[in-house]
Amino acid sequence: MKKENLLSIGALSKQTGVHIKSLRYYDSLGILRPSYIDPNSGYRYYSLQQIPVVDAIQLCVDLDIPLKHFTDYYVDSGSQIHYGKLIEHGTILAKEKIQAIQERLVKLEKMRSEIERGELIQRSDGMVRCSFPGMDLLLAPYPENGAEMKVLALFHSLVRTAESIGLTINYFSGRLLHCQGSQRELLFYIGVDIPEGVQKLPGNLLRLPAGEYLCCKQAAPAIENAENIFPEQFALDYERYVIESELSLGDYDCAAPPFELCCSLPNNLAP
Amino acid sequence: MKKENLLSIGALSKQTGVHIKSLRYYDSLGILRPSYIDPNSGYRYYSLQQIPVVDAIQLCVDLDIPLKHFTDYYVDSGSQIHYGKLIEHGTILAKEKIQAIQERLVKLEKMRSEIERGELIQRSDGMVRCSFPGMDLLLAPYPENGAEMKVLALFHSLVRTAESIGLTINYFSGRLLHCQGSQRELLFYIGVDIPEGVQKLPGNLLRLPAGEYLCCKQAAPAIENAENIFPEQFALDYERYVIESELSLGDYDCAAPPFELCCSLPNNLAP
DNA sequence: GACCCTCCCCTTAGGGGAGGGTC
DNA sequence: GACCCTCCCCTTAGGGGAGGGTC
Repeated sequence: MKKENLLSIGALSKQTGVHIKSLRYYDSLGILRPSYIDPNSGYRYYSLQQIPVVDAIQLCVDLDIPLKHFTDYYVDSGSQIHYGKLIEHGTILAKEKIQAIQERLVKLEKMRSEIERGELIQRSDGMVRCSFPGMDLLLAPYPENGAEMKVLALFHSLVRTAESIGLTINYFSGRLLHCQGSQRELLFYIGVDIPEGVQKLPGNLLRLPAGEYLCCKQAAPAIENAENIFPEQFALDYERYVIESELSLGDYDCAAPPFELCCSLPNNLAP
Repeated sequence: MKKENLLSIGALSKQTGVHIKSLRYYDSLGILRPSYIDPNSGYRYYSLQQIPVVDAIQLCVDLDIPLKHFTDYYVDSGSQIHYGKLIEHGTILAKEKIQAIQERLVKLEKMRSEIERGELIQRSDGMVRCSFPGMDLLLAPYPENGAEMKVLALFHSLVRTAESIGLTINYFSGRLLHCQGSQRELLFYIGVDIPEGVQKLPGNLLRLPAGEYLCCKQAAPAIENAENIFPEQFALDYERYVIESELSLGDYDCAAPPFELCCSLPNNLAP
């Protein structure tokens, strides 16, 4: 067997810039079998026509197309490489990835701005007026004896409800006090996002109106004390929501996270 | 040891939506040690304060931040989670990824449009007029006896030259015929991209002028026959480049790839 | 002396089991 | 009976190295 016009594995590696280990790996996967293997030494020898195959494999790797699918793009025992398909699939994959990362950036930006707001409240050490966008909350009555384990169970059952309807949870949760006239109702909530196409919404979903809120930090849960914390608002007669949640800060203290109380303001007071 | 207010691994898994196997894995990494391990049964029990730690770990996973760096964001034996840092790093990482994928998309689009042009030439089965952007080529004299192995060595030495100067190779290569008056020069070239900031360019770099070219398919290398293929152009007296390269098609035939010959047209003929 | 060979171990973030105790 | 435990093997695309032949 002549070895003219054949490349040793090292020569192919130099020519293509692909590591010898990678070429052996492609052999083991069966996607780049050497043209000739010396039966005595076991040395691999490659034909010159295999150079473009190495390039195509590298393109797959660059495009994050799994190599086990390489033969889907590659037929006729290695003589035809379907670049058209490869480029098409690679383009779709790349666009999907950009889409996913952009959604991740949106989420990160939301978290960042929530922390910014939280730290403003932390610094001001008093009341801060914030405008909130409309938020969708899934509600459950808050149990009389709000033991931590009970609250966890409540949280989990609301999450299951949300998932069963197709709502996305957004890790916003806490307690809500709904005041109308002399009526007071204490509820537990989790925040949800409603994807397009979700049809039937459950009865325990509340669309919290967008608007102005008065917010302050609390070292511990204090919604039971809302009337004393927001005396001016409780002196007025309007439908009022007080929301209790954890205060978002750059550093989160698992042992004793601070809380935030936000009281909705009457609509006609909004600027 | 009381197990009040402690969660079994299954309970924590349900609460957070994180697989039991993952929680055990976090234990093995040392980033989420159970609050209590029953010395008899080996059962893991977690405190309620560990729930936000699980959430933070999941955020890392979502952001592709390696978990072995998790303790960089996480101090005071698990009581403080530095969300600010996490979000900042995650945002930088995400932006870098989008950047890289967008460059990938640009490259794919270039390949796609080259194939489109190639298939146009393939279909037309004759001369096609194309306008080319300026291209940078690294040149070497084409050897008298252009044996395949010699050409490979030439290719490789040009690639090394390009790399040593910091030029990016773009996998465009072939032969070039430079005609001026009665002078003919046959050269081998590889295409390069010149990144910003590269200062000293080598003497064998040619900036091929942008302009109009007449292109046709050839079943095999035929640049030696250029005068008969482009008789009208060779009848005129102007500085002329004939470029030979492989014809880009959606399906690449490693065994016998078709070639393309492109002859530059005089500038005053450009529309 | 540079080149190539075949093991073998290692990398991420877990998932799927087997086989056996525990709540 | 559901829950939990510790192995063990498997996934991608290779990289690093040992120990030993080959050009």
